[in-house]
Amino acid sequence: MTRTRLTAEERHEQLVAAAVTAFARGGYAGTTTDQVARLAGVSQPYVIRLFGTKQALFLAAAEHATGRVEQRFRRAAAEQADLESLGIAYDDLLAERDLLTMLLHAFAAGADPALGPTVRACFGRIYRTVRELTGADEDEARGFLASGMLLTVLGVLQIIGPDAVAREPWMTELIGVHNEKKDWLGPAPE
Amino acid sequence: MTRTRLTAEERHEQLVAAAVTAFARGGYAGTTTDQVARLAGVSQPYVIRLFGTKQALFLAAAEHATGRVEQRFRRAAAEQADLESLGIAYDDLLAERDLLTMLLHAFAAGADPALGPTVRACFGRIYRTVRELTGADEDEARGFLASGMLLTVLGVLQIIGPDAVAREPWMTELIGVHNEKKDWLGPAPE
DNA sequence: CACCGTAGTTATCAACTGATAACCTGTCAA
DNA sequence: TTGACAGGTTATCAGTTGATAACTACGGTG
Repeated sequence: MTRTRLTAEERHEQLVAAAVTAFARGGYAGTTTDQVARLAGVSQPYVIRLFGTKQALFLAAAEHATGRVEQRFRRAAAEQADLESLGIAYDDLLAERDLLTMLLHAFAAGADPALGPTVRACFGRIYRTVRELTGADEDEARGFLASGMLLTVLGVLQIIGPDAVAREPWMTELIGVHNEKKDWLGPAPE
Repeated sequence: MTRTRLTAEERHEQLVAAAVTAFARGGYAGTTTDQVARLAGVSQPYVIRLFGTKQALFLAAAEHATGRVEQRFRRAAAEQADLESLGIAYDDLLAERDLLTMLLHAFAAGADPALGPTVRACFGRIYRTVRELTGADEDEARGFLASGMLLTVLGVLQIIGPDAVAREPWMTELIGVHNEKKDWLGPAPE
């Protein structure tokens, strides 16, 4: 039962994916490199060897999460190149709570001078992608990002999404009845 | 030079305020109770005694930050009870980056089952406050919160605000030229 | 003035965690 | 066969850090 040997590149990618999941809970400081390592089935020192520092691993995870969002948007735009299409695509992303939570943790951690530049670049990439794919003007793109941020927070807080908690009155109000059929809302209350 | 003795309640409040500042950088796991203690000029074990656990301190800080936002909104609504007035008030809050960063960290940490309920309650309080103060309907309030979340992230990432970093082209675009005179944008580029 | 409750401290610790160093091992070319 | 490189491990550690325990001191009050 020898563990499958992967190329450094393959292991790298696998670890970044594991890092997104791990950092989603716990955030930057609250996640150990050992947790990421176990999730990928390798030893903790090997993670450090591949990425140098925990910080580099976190930034790689943030960029990976950003890339996933971008990728999903491009796929949506290939079918229909407008904001509505990207909005529907984002509904899919809401189902992957790890991704959104990782992003939100990255944004919060962006206050740290060491992480700020990279995190800002991630945010900028998303903005540019939205504009380039849809041709939306500044105001439209800003509105899209604003809605996206709200949905992201609501998703992270499990107010919307597949694994949403029991819905309280104010949550139903905030979500809005006209959205009740959208699948990103999670199971509707009986 | 005997340190000023405060009542437990006074010290409590002072520590919560210090916690907001401390947790703003570092987040939940990345901030030590000792950092909070030093910020308030007391010993670390005393912080634990007053709050029981680090987690309780964090939640108290999150609720305090929420309360500050609420308070600011109420003051604005006392003069003019509509969304525009609250929006202007929020511009003021953007200058207090610690507050926003604390909130964003709290939202991100809300994915943790132990913190989720309290964080959701904080978010709910803000939503309810906005609606009650302005009489805005669901859609208007949702739009307001969405804009608020975007501004919060932009503030935390120092893309807007008094201590904003050097502005890159996409940032100027995203912020929008029509906002150039607003003081929450920080110093305009020459 | 002696007492006592409240505000605070110092001493201490067990557990954790990122990082380093040294070692192991499969595979493939010559 | 052999060597050598890439992929990976075990051993180890120094620095933290939340929390507990035991002790100290101020200030009002009978």
